[in-house]
Amino acid sequence: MSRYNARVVEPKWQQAWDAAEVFRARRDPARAKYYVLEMFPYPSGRIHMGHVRNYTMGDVVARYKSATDFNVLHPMGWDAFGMPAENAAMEKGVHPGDWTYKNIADMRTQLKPMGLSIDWSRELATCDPEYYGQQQAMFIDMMDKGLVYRKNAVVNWDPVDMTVLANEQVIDGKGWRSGAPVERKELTQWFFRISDFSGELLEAIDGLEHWPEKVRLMQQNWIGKSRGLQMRFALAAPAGDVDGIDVYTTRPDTLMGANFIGISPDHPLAKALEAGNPDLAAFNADCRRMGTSEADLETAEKKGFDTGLKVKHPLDDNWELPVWVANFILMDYGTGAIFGCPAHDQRDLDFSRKYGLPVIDTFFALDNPVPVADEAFVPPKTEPVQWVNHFAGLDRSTGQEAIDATIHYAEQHGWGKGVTNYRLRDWGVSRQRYWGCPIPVVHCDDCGVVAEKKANLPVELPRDVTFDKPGNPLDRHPTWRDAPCPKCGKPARRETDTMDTFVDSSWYYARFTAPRAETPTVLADAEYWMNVDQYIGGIEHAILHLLYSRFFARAMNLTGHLPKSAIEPFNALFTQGMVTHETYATRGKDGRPVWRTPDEVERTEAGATLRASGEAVEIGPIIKMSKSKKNVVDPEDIIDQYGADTARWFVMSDSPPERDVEWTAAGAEAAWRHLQRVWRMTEEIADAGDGAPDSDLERATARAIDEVTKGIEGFAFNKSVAKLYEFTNIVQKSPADAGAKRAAMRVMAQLMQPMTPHLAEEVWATLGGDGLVAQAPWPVADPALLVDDTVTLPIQVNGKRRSEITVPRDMPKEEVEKLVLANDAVIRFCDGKPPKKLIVVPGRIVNVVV
RNA sequence: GCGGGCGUGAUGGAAUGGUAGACAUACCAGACUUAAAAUCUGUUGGGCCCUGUGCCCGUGUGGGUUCGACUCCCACCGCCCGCACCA
Repeated sequence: MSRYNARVVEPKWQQAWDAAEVFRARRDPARAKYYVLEMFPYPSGRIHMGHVRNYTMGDVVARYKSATDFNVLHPMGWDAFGMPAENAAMEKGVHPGDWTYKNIADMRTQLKPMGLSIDWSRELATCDPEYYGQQQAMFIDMMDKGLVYRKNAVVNWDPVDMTVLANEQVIDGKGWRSGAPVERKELTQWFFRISDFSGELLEAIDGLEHWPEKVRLMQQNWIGKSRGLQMRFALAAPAGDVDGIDVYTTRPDTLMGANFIGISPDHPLAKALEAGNPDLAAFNADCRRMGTSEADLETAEKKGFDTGLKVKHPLDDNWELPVWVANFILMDYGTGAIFGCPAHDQRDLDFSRKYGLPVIDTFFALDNPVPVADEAFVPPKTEPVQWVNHFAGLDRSTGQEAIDATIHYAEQHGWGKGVTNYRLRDWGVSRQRYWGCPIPVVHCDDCGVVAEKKANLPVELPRDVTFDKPGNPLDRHPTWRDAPCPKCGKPARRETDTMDTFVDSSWYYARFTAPRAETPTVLADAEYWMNVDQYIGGIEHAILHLLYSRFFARAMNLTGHLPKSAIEPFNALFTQGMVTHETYATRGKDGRPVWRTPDEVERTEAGATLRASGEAVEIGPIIKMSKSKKNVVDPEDIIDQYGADTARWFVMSDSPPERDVEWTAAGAEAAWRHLQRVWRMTEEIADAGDGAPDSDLERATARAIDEVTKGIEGFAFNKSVAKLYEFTNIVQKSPADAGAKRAAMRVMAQLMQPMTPHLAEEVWATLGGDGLVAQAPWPVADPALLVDDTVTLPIQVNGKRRSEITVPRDMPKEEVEKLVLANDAVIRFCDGKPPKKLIVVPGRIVNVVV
């Protein structure tokens, strides 16, 4: 008997699939289509287990849908622009383009042996001029439709390297390379008007029925619709030409509890006051030394500076409130100014206590009318409260009622108006970097900002650039910037900003429907293939990438590149968990951990040691595989050792797809053993002819078909795998003859095909299956074989299981009750008392309440 | 800080209002073998009286709803993801 040799078998079937063009997607209006897409990878150079898991999930769906007679589109591409290529250029002197295309070639070589059912003829990379040229065409169309504009926005500026830093390049407020304190700097930048779509993007979430509830919630909260009051606090004495401060609040009902006005350090008034107030200028400068990320601002210590200005309370001319600059107020949200109400906002309370500002209660809990001390009283808006301080004579009402009443009152008296506000900001797409899609615009002294002519697209990146100096190489290129004005033809200068890489990934799903077209899309193809029926990717993309894609699909519809039916591009979304592994470390001389790869470590029951030296190894937490912690297992090694099917089987087994999976050597070994067992069972019956059916085996087969199918349909691949283990055990132990087992094992091959396609082909071919199992129709379970004649009902007494009875499936309730009351255990536990209640759930359980 | 999620044996998990621990791993015992590996068989949540078809406890912690809660609700603890220039 021969051992199953994946190294020989897997390439053989991959060639057979290629030869038959099994995975080539062709538009065929006569057939129903199914579009499966996994989030495309960044070409870092190596595939990792997260990729293996992600693409295997998509492959299971694609192969299953194909077997159920859908015309499947399952493409692959590369999210190929971005910072790592420029970092590599700086560190190793390699050109970002060369580095990227080499990585793509390497990763393709690693991916192909996985046997994924991908139509490789549609492969694309976002850094191909063929791709980004079409993106530039759409940018121009979006300009025409008024979806693009320029405005000032702040960036993280490294004053030593003279370059813009990404948030992740700012560490503790300092530039990652220079170590210099980062400054916030204003630049003129390009923006997409995504906030014009706030309301629509929010409302349309209701229609995304097959998206995870958590993602829908996160998007709703991100868009952040709020109803509030906008009003003006008049300055007691005008400061220059400023005579008031506009404030937006979602809790106008607490206006009588106001004790200060807070403005952002970036607020125009705060800036205007700097000139005559060096201390304030220093305070603002200090605030601006932080990075731009919201998490930084929100977690920083709350600080304020009293400007000395006063405003009048809109309801009482004699009541004056101080104006403070506070570091936690965001210029980007609302008007960049708030009124503080410490009694009902914890942050305002902390701030007020710190600076000795008064605390004024406006309402109490109905059952606890005490003044606020160290904890702000912030009940849900639906909870009724007792008012102690309200101008409109409110007595008892919920927060929401009070808000509505206040807005109404303010509008009637003319000192404020109700407005609907969104947290979502416009999408800044400018990047001052080389390795991205050039913004196709020319700056002309006479004509201003002019879009490039479409005939001149793509505006290609120049190849001859250097990375010896920080900053944008496009800015210092000797000739690239020179271009004639598309309008008047006079010498002018190209825009040197490139686009955010989120733009690249916001429409690749549409490009896959016609990847070689000379327009961004081809409507007939887009109409046939869109939408993506199943999108699969990481939860880390729950907000930005998915929201930007939803916006972009709408923009593409407005510019004629997608049909109206495709404005929500992803019908169903699945977010998969990460692949994790234990971490291993030894201690360096300075006591700091020296991370070790699993390869270096000998793992035993008791602990772990270094293979090379026997030195003790500390076992750390199980975390996402990452290069920095070295807890990585290279899929290529696993495929070399066990074959692709083992890797695929392992990542599908055990853990539910949405949860993290821990890679363990023992688990991989077990997967391999199972596949070997299936092959052994196949060989044992290979030479027998087909024989008489066996009814037990037929029932087991029907159940396996039913449950494996349900598992795949419900994205519970781990359950499908468990059922296949069970089915294998049943077939192996079955006393049926080889002929009957052949039929069962052919179904086994069909059911395993989505997960372990190579082994499935080999089993199928060995047992006389017709053609390729990859092209065989999905097996159907005979419903008659799925129902049992009898059921076993557990009997509970007072909710505790005490006994069970086996009865015919359709036995009437009354007869079941009689049997239960006559049951020995029931009599014993009732202890002579009559049952109070008898609950019979047909086919499930019986509960006797005493 | 704000928003979202997760928590079940030694381990990954199953059960989504109805028998908690399917299936797998690990461990232990047995068969086969000169031996080992592989393979096959069996046991395994904890505890108690091992007399039973026996009893008690058990799903992060504490409370609640229900005939019945891993599942629903409230509070807390721990971990993970996102926070707009990482992709």
